Amino acid sequence: MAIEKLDTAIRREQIAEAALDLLGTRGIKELSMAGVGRQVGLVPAGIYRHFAGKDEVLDAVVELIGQRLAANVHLVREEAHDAIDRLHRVLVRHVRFIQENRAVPRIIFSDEMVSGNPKRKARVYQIIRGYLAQVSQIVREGQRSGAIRAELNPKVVSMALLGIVLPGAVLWNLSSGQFDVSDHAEQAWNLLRESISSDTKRNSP
Amino acid sequence: MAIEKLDTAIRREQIAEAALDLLGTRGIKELSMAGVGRQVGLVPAGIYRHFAGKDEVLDAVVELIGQRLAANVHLVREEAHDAIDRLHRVLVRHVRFIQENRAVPRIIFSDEMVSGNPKRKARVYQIIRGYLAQVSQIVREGQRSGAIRAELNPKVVSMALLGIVLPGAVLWNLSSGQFDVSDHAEQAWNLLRESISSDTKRNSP
DNA sequence: TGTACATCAGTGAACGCGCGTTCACTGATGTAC
DNA sequence: TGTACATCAGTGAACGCGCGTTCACTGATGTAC
Repeated sequence: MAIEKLDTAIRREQIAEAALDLLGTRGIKELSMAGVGRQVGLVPAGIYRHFAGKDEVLDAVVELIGQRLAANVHLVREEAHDAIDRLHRVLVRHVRFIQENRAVPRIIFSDEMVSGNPKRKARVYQIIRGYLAQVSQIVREGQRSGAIRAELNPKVVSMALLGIVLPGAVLWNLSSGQFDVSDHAEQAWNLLRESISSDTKRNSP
Repeated sequence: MAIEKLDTAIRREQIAEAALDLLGTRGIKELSMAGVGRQVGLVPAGIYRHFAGKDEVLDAVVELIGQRLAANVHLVREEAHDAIDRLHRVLVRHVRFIQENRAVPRIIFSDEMVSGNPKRKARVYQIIRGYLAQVSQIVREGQRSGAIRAELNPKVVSMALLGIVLPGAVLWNLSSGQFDVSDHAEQAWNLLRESISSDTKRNSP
């Protein structure tokens, strides 16, 4: 009972998004060809019209995440011009991104996603490094404008930003949403902002 | 060809450690009853003499990690008395622990480990919170002694420490050991130490 | 505008592999007499 | 000290389930004439 016949380009997108959703809501173990198929209204075998196999579907998911992460930083560059403000916005967006999409940290760590396929592992590493490079770029601009302390290593600052998001994501996941990530991110950000800002006032509100 | 017959108490330990090792070197997908059995010189069915099933083996692995994490903090308390020094040592030990035992972050994120079994998930959460509480305690002591700024939230500081380790572990894993975690941890620690120390000298070596 | 045909997304059944688990059996170890 | 017996760790074969994948077939869509 073929409900609808759709173009491969559309299906590929649908399937990648369905897989990403499933990964977030059900976990990687539930990410079966049958499950993905169900989400897009296809029988398991139907997916093979658009992807060579499960591995290719996982690759598509990784690319999807890469695109969205990159888009986040891009949007922030347009929203704000002050470096400190930009870093804060990247953080907020990243936190929201991870909340809306719990799959991200899972993929980064999961070895079904990664150690099974060295090429994909390298790709994930590349995506994260790209993200960090983008953030480092913002930091460097802030150093040039004088907003951020010049003696800091931009890479360390960008890692620190990731260091706010990741533990938050972990606790949020493990606590099944109990842990307040946004609040944690805000507090951690205040500490980080203080330590990277050029003005050294410490106890000001 | 029964090579050796060992007591259940011993076998349980052997099996948990073998599982932890396998998890670190091969990944969770390779963590089969057969694989674990091979490591300890048992046929798959042999494991069922000591554990009810795979789930119970995973539980044992989680407990093992919990013990080792707790031991780290405990050792540090004996090694050093200055709070800042203690925090640094906790960080160094944690980094080493994760390098020697790549399974830890995998378990924390992996949903085979976690989302499959709500009870275990809660246990992992409890272990991490316990760890953070221990670190927070060190921070609080440092605040009382005047080494650490009193106005900081100890919880935020302990999370910040975790925020150095986790991203480091991620990049280290993804880069297959290329990324220099220790160096990263040291640089990130310098930034954090500055921002939590009571003496506000910033550009001193 | 209508008809014939090629293309290709979608289907259902079946295959095969891996893996957790069960079960009847074996044989070593330690204890009671 | 020696013998009989209970206990229990370890074994090998087999089962069953889930899941990725294959394959021959179907029928809708779009194009050529």
